[in-house]
Amino acid sequence: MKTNALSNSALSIGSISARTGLAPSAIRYYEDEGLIAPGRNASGHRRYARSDIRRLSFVQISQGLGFTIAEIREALSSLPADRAPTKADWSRISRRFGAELDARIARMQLLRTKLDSCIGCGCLSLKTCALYNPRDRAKRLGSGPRYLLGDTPPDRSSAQK
Amino acid sequence: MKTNALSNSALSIGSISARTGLAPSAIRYYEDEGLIAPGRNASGHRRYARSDIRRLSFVQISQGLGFTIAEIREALSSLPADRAPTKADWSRISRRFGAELDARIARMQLLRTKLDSCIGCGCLSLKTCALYNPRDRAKRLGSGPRYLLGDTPPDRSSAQK
DNA sequence: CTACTTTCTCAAGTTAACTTGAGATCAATA
DNA sequence: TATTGATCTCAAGTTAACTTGAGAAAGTAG
Repeated sequence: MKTNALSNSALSIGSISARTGLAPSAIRYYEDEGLIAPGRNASGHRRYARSDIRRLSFVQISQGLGFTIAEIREALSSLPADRAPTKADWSRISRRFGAELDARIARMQLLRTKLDSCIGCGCLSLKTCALYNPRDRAKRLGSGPRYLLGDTPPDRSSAQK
Repeated sequence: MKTNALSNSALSIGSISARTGLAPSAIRYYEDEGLIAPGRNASGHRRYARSDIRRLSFVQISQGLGFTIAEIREALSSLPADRAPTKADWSRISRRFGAELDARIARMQLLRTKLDSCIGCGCLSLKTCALYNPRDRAKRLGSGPRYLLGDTPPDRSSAQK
């Protein structure tokens, strides 16, 4: 039987994986990406604090909401590195992320209304349509085209020469 | 000077690229993916109909809203392949996409409220937290982990035994 | 007709966020 | 102590949505 002989607040990658539902490989990846910084035991195995569960949970949830690793790292950077984050630390981050979320929701709702009035009408073929406005475009999530309307194309008209 | 000698409703990939803002490579890619099916002239160059501008615009907008190529292909599949889509055809698609959008917005708003009550409190470390519910997770956009909470992991619990 | 400019095809590169596999070491149980 | 099972590192593979580049054929301005 599993006794989990690790000291009370030093979790192995296996147990923190089980508690968060994240694969060990993902957790190691997050470490490479600077989202989490576990300690090591004498022989080099990773040892996580209990507060790291919440940290990883936050990563998970944020990802589900569509934030990128870079954005999450940004948010997490405001957490103290030396001590376990307090409830106040988390609340602060929560508020900032909440604002971002609100903005995204608002943007989607705007697009939603435009959709009704725009698709189906002739404006879909016009660049003046609001749906084309780069400012209004939903932020790109994940991978995709490197340049779109509004981004700078690799100048294929002038420099190409 | 450019005279654009193509017949009135047969656009080259260059001109449709200019009108939609999409790179020619992207347009060819969409063709590979079955989002659009231009004709060819005698020597094999692609020839687009004017209605294809709207089709590509729809692709662009949908992408901005976070839909994947597969989802867009699905939506476009209800358009007639033989004739130019009518306004009614587009409206029907718009309504269906609108409903999807509404669902996404609702999901985000649900998460938004949960965020306030959940992050910062102790439940972030519990799997019972609503934010962990796979049903509630925002749909994955773009690339990412192949398995998460709720998806089927490569059975590492039983085989592990 | 000459000299660009477009377009064509096809293979390979790119980014994000991970996963998979290999070979080696560490740990826990019978 | 002999094994399984867990971890470690590092390189390479994966998916989505495109881009880039090469080499060749087609189109067009002058």
